[in-house]
Amino acid sequence: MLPALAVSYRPTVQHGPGKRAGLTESLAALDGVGAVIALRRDGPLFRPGDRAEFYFKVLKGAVRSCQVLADGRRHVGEFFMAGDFIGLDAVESYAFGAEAIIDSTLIRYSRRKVEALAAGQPRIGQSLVEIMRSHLAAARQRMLLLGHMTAMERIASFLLDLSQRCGDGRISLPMTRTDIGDYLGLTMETVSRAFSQLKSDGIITQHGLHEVTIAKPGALVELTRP
Amino acid sequence: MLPALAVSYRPTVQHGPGKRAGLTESLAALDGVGAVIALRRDGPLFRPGDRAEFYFKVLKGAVRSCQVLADGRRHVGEFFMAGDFIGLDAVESYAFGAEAIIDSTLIRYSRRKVEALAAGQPRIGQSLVEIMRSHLAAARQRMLLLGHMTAMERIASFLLDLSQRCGDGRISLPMTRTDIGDYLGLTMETVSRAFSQLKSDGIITQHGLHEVTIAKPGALVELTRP
DNA sequence: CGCCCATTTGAAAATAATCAATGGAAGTGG
DNA sequence: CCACTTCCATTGATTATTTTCAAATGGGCG
Repeated sequence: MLPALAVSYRPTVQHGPGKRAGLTESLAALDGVGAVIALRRDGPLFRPGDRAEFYFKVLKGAVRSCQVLADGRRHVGEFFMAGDFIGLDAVESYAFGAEAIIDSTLIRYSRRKVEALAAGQPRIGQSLVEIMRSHLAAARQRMLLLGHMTAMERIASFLLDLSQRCGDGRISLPMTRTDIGDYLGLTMETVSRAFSQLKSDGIITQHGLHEVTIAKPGALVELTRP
Repeated sequence: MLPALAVSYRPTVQHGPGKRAGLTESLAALDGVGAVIALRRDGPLFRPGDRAEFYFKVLKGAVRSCQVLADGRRHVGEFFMAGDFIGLDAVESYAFGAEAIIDSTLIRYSRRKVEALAAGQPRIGQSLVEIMRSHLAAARQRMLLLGHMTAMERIASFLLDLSQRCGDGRISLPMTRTDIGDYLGLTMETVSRAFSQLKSDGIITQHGLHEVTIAKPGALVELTRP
């Protein structure tokens, strides 16, 4: 964890989706109504348009949400890692699809049951609102990133974000370069080039393709801004 | 209004922030606790970091929310027009600033009072959640736009969005080209060029600088996708 | 009515995308 | 268990879109 750096880097958003403190506890009450499900790599959790009957929580593995445009351009909405909730903000049906990046296990909660519980326990409802607030704050941060940041600034922000979320010096990147590109509004090649430069500058080191460590956190923070 | 076109253009998001049906009614109960305030052009409604003690609703005029980066890059988070709510998703303090684009009047609601009311009337709380869901859906749509759309696609989407929100053939654009650019992740010049091309293609017509009408809605919808 | 600022338009520069080829990892099947 | 196959990542060269820089025009506000 890099709390000091984290603050200077993005003062208003501390957590990825579903990671607020106090939340996990009050939502732990839900675990009784959940069923564990397993997904293989690239296995779909749900498809766009499916009736939104469930909430999910990732136990192990990683999930991505995505939308595909008519011409094949793909937008990755979010990466969900262990502990993250999926589908809280769906209305009638899911507006996007979700699929496992690697073999994963999740808990599936019935929306109806959760809402029934929430009716009795206002704390649960408040927690949901709080999650949504944090999602909105994260969304705003990402709009800033997508609208106004250079390729390198985006990659640096992304790595710092992941490092905060997994709270570990060693960041796991189960997704492909294409996934990252579609998440950051860049091409796979641009992502790859940025990683190469970070490596050659000694700011990150790579251990295999899907794991990096941040060697110079300060330098990475510098890269997130001019 | 262009309901048919609207559906084909963005199936999952019908409304700008704060415009969901059923909402205005249940939140009308709030009007008792509101105070009317007036702002002059460029007058600040609140600044980033201010304690978030109030919600606001725009009665007349237009407001923009923005963040400014260290080097002066400015990001416009949202344009709020008559009927839109501001500040519902703030946590402790506002993460961004808000200022009037033109002379405007708003209602200011005490957050404490609203929350007290909500505690008694679950409907109000549900409405707030619903607004936040629609904000999130809009945010997702905008991330797609910022991450994966060309300049012309962004402008076309923006104009269609505004036309839906004001429900009128004649769209009012009180904001400057720079505002639009900072909202769409483009420069003022690129925005201006796109408008010029739309005019020369006969897709829009301009009446003064701050009002346009969409002459060929179908052509505009075509431009939002490849 | 005139000044000032936003807008428009043009030309040059830069960032990232696209096209293309090579290298390497992972997964499959014998 | 190894070889084969396929997909992913890397790197290079070129192209394109958008930004940047700069100048001129025009509207709107005092």
